[in-house]
Amino acid sequence: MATLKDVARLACVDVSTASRALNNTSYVHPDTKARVYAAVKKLSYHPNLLAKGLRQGKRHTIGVVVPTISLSVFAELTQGIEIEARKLGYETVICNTMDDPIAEKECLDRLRNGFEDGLIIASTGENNHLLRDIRGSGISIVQVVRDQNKHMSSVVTDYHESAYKGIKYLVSKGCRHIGLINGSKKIIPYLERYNGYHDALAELGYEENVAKPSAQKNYYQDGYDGTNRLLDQNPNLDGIMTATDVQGIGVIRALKERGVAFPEQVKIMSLTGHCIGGMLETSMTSIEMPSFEMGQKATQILVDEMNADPESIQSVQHIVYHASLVERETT
Amino acid sequence: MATLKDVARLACVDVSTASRALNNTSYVHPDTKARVYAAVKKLSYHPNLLAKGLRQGKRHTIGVVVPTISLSVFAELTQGIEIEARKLGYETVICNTMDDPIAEKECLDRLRNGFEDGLIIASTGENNHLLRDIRGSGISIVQVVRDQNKHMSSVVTDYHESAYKGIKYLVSKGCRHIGLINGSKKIIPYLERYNGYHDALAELGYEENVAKPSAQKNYYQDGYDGTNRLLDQNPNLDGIMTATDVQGIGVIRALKERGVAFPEQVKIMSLTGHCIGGMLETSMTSIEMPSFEMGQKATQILVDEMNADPESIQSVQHIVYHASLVERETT
DNA sequence: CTGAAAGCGCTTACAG
DNA sequence: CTGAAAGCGCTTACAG
Repeated sequence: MATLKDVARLACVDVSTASRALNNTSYVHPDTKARVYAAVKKLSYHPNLLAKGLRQGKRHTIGVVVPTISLSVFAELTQGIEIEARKLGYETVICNTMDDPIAEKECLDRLRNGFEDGLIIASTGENNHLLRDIRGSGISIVQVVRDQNKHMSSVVTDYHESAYKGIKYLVSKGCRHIGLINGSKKIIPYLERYNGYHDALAELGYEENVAKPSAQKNYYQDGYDGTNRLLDQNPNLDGIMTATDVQGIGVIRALKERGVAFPEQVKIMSLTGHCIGGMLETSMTSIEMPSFEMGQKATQILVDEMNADPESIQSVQHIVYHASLVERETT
Repeated sequence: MATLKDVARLACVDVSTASRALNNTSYVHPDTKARVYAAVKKLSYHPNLLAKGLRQGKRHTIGVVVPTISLSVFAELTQGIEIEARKLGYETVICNTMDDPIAEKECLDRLRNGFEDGLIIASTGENNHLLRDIRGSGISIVQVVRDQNKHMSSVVTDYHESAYKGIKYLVSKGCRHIGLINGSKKIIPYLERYNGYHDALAELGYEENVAKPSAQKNYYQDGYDGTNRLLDQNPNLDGIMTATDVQGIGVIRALKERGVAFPEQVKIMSLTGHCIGGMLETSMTSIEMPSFEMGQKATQILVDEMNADPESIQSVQHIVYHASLVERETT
């Protein structure tokens, strides 16, 4: 690999001049510039981003910490981040935590030492202390999807509203006994979805039917098992609301196997949809959250924060998207 | 951020001694060591991986270049890579190319300059020259899913066999007019799937029904549009084989909308399945490829190559997995 | 307009 | 067993 030194030697200039020519950091005589460019081309020189990063105190990399990128809204989100980051000149380092706090801690330690300039995280909420530490050491952090910590910027959807509206919608379609398949209430979005569900039902005077969350971390199985449990408990169930669309896919499968007609006997809707809802054999009514866009937005906020004057007040931004109901065939 | 210098000062030793104490790179007196560790703890020192990387000429990072991580076999694959990489002490940098050669080139340039130690790529095959360049500059490369270039190691599945077996299977189920929904033949796996399809049909003396590949890069739409085109051309169609499972999902939807019963009138199978096939309302028969495992394997091979003596012959490994047929409800 | 020098934070021969 | 020095490849005040 050719270095800047090689380029400088070939162009008969000092490395500092070569550096200036390449970075347009101060005026360089056109002839000199031309010689430098020629040398770069001849040697097919590529600057060493590590050295650059070390010298400049930043490495143009952002770390992304998500539970999983497989079959979930986090895939689109991550893609939005990566594409926006590349546009802004950053690389994206990815970590999957599977929502395991230990794995999350590992990821965070590694990212911190790797000198990422910033972090985008959908956290478990169990490592808030570590996150605060990392932020204190000068690394910007933006939370996505989950705002587990009010002191850090976040890009989320209004989950309470989603669930509340979801119930109102299902009721308008005639449902009276609506089950909820959700996730761990330690994670804010699930908690808020439950609250929205609770508030809407309380207002209407209907009873709650909440599936006991399963221990495993498999959305599909959650939906499948949850449906069976809910129907065993309450055979009058006429609606099921799930937190994620893959849980909804599990519901569909369970209902089919039990011979329960949908949407005729039981209506189904999901509170976080991505594109898959519209592709199903029986397409699923969902409250869609703009995951790709949220990824882009989080990246922009992060980059802004990273470039902000460190002396200025650390301003924290909380962006809340409103998800939109997409009616399809399951309701 | 505390630096090694700060640690050394606090422990009253030279930075070189501090470095040796932390890296166990030569004997250090236990008392000294203890002082160094105490200082590390007190300052909550974290080594700067950038500086370390610059000095040692490697940065413990591998780059991953895939078309998309959303709704495809590449999500599981990438997850396999990331988890294995972390285990082996590497970070994972991700790039999505959307199978656009320009975007791919951008990613590769960036990864090269970023001094990644190695690359795992599912390439378009349009940047082979650049890849050779990168490899020449000392960065190890392993191809996954697609072996576009015989001179570089690869981890793939036997796609010809998959398609060939798929046809034999569909025929055993009574199909005589089998359509194929595939992708661009510039990409080896699609080409080989076509060849397997072709060879099996030729052997049996049946005619081919290949859907004209659509221009857009949307598996679902491919499957949906392809099905409509195939059925318009040949109303006798009684089987459809797709390259990917999301294409198969599009087929299901199109058949449902046309009122064609499956599997009764038309049987469906996909040649690359991941977990979603088993979760569908009508679960899909698929030839499953071990994507997660393939990601892990590719990472292991890459790390081996990176650690190999650079003087030794560059040995190239080609790993071929055999996909396994999983019978479900669409056949 | 360009060169010489210092330094980012670390590691590693070289002495002793 | 430990220190002093050089250097990884770059950038950036400081001169001139």
